Amino acid sequence: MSQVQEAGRPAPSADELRERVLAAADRLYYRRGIQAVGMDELRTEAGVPLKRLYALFGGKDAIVAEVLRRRGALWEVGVRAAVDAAGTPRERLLAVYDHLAGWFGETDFHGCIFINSFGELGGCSPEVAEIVRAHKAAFQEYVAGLVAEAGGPPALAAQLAILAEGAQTTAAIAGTPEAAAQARAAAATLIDAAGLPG
Amino acid sequence: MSQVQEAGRPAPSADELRERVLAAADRLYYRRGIQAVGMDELRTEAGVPLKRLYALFGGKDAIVAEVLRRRGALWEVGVRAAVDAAGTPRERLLAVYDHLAGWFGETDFHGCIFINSFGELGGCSPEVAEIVRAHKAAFQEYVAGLVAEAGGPPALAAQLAILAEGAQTTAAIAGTPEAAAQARAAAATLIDAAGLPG
DNA sequence: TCTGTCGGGGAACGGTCGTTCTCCGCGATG
DNA sequence: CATCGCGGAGAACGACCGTTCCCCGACAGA
Repeated sequence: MSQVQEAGRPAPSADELRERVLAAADRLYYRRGIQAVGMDELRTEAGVPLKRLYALFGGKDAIVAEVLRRRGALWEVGVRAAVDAAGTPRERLLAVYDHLAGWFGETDFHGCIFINSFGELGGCSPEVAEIVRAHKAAFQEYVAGLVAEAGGPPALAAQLAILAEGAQTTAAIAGTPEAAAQARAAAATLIDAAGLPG
Repeated sequence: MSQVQEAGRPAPSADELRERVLAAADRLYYRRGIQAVGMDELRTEAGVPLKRLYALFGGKDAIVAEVLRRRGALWEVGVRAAVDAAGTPRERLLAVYDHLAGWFGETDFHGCIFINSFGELGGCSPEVAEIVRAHKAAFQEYVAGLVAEAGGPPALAAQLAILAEGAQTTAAIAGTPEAAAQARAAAATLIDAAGLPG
């Protein structure tokens, strides 16, 4: 039934191969864009036979969707961790921007892959457009939850989410991370103006 | 020297042809993305022979750059008109977001072509990346000028620019125009908190 | 009317895309 | 040992990309 497995290394399982492909796809798509990376390059980078690649995923569209799904999950985990490490409701709201600051400072930061993918494929791929829309809607709802928890008005949530989006766009295009701190300062002002307790 | 010109219509001048090509390119690139639109489709939409198209522009890259340049000029004109129609320095700052609201409400709004192009080609085309960077830097400087005129602190300018970027991203992805009003409200709060006169 | 020239339409070219197929070598099985 | 079948490597396929080239018909000048 099973096969080959040379010398010491055990044959990689299907899950391992999927993992390798998705890691390579994430890296390549994020750095250079989706359309700019062909299946052959992905195959080389992942070290997985082309045939296996199609057997595992079915096609490029499925790989793209899965890459976005995983990025979304990772983003959610990161933001929640940063927020949960903070104390007061006000600090929990501001923790979002501290998380952005850390992200923007990473050496291979290239903006939000959802915004980038929407710019690239939003007009042609309803599937990608819907994934991006859902991701951003989920973030807005999460912020709305934090604001409600802090006793702030619903309008504040939309404002804070817009600041986060603007910081991502600005940092990506400018290539510098200071937009996070600027957005944080603006958020603090908005929170204070809403009358939330410090 | 000159040529053809059937019946009543005079032969279109080079400027007219350039105009037709750039209008078609703007429409197609904006709606569907740059890489998704081939030269053949552009030729058909513009009604200009392929040969002439290459004689006029040299290649696709030059057309893309010119489309972005013209979009940038148009944006600048629109924003300045909205701002100059406003009265007090505070109203002039808020006029930026009113202008965004009008734009977002257009039936064929598909986000900011600079943000979209950066997402699509920023990682692969240094030329496009630089055009986008310059466009956004110019907007930030313009806002900084308005803030200075109003007597506000420089930090406010960056915050207001981030709000504008976030509104564009949010409206494009959500497909709804309300982000403009939300950003406007946030901007008003930030302006007031900075102690500017109403 | 004949000839030279120029531009329009579209085929052709080399390259690359996503996807499929073919071959080959190996381990498993009787 | 002979046979089978699966999986790896990469060639092949059709489509489409940006770009170039060719051919033909129409006008200008003699």
